[in-house]
Amino acid sequence: MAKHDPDLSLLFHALADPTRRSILSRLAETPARVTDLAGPTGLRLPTVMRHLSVLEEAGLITTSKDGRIRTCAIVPEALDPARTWLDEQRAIWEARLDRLDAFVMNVMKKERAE
Amino acid sequence: MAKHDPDLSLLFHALADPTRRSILSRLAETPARVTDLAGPTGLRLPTVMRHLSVLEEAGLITTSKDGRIRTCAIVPEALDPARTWLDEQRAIWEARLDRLDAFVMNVMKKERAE
DNA sequence: ATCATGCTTAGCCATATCGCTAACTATCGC
DNA sequence: GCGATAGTTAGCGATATGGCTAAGCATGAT
Repeated sequence: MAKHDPDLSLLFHALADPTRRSILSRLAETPARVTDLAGPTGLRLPTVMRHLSVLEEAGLITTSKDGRIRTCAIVPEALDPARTWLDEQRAIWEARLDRLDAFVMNVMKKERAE
Repeated sequence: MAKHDPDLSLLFHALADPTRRSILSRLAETPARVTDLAGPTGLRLPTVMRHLSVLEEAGLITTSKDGRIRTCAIVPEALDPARTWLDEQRAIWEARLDRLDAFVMNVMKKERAE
């Protein structure tokens, strides 16, 4: 059980910012240039660049430069570790709920018996 | 489509820290006191308290105080918004991949025809 | 009443984050 | 070549984060 998973920390941190999530949503439609991505956000280019490098370091996007244009695209499988972790947790948490149910039912049975 | 979803930001931010994730894992087993949670982390109580309040503000845990003891417990459904967002994104991203496949196949067809 | 326990508050320090401007580089179109 | 376009780098300021210590408060045990 991964105690210190830097990947997950990078991933969740990248997803924790609304600007970055909206950039991802935009890129989900189609790859785009840096300027295209900056437009809707209302932020300056250097600011957007920083967000993009956060996304890239988290593995969520790839970028490539052709001439003076940098094109950004999503990396679909990058979300998998996050999904996997959430699924695992849900499974564990629900298992605990089941045990809790069993416990409660047991208590009720006992009380009924008294 | 939620442009600015503070819930998601709080959620993902809370999950972005390894200490907080390990606290959640610990709580997945059973509710615990603050001191119990602090032990494994090797961190001081005030530090752990801060992590706990981040988790609580994100809705991931609830706490209640009985006498001088504060007991913390997970809120299982709190992960749902994150899961939902990830699922939505995956769906959209995969749809885009399908369109890309179609595009590539079309190009290949054209090239074969020349 | 006193002491130990469990938590809380206040405040400090170092670092990270998020926004910006200004200045620089590199390419494209003419 | 020259100007416009696209991106990059450097660095600033405000705020947030994550750790700590020290001191305070409330409760439980004796």
